[in-house]
Amino acid sequence: MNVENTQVQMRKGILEYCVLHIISRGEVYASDMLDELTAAKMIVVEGTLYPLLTRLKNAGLLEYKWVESKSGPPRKYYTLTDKGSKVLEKLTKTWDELVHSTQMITSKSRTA
Amino acid sequence: MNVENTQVQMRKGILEYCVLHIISRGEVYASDMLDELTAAKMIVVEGTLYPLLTRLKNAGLLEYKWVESKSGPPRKYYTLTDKGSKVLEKLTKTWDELVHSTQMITSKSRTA
DNA sequence: TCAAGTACTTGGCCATACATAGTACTTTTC
DNA sequence: GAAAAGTACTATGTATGGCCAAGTACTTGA
Repeated sequence: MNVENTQVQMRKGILEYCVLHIISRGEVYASDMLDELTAAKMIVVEGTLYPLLTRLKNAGLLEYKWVESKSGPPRKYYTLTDKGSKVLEKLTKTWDELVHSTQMITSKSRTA
Repeated sequence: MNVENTQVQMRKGILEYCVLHIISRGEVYASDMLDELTAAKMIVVEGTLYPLLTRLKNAGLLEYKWVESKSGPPRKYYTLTDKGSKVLEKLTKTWDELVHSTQMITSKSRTA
């Protein structure tokens, strides 16, 4: 058990929330998302993002269409389904509550 | 795949951070922690908390001593070790960064 | 003595993040 | 036009932590 491990664990679920949010703002493909996530210092590697997108698609939260590219192979452009929007709403609420709860605990100072 | 699942995943690691913080504020035993976590709406069950405490103790982040109770079996009162304090510091930083990163992404509004 | 309450333990299940290797197509370079 | 480099996506296996559920052990009260 080490700190790096906990840091990895902390991302779980949150990444899914962030990805849904990014897609909710307009059509994007995987590299777009990687760029934005990296810019926000939420470092993610391909091997994490692609399986996540596949999961979300299989769960009916995402759709995609192939779009030809001028430089390289065609790309999958993702959009949110209605179901995806509803899930995003719930996750937003969950995340807000989680942040609030954590704040409640960590803002208390030593009593002893 | 369902929302509940993601909600569970979101807790990962964060719980550990919260528990370390609670212990950092003074000696407590498991039921104390459960009460505080519940009060903050960070619902946790015994089967999650006890193994977590054992993990943290085995990792050298916590110590405990048995204390007799007036109503029931003796209790394990936990305190943080030096190592535990250092880990808590790092996790605080990680959590703050994670919240910040998530905020960067989710505060953007639709561009399309 | 036996039921109820409190505190802690244990084993198994599941989902996600990550590492790593691989496929497929396009453009560039010689 | 064949090899090399680049881009986009796929597949497999590992590790970890939260949760469920059942169980142990001690104390108190009827």
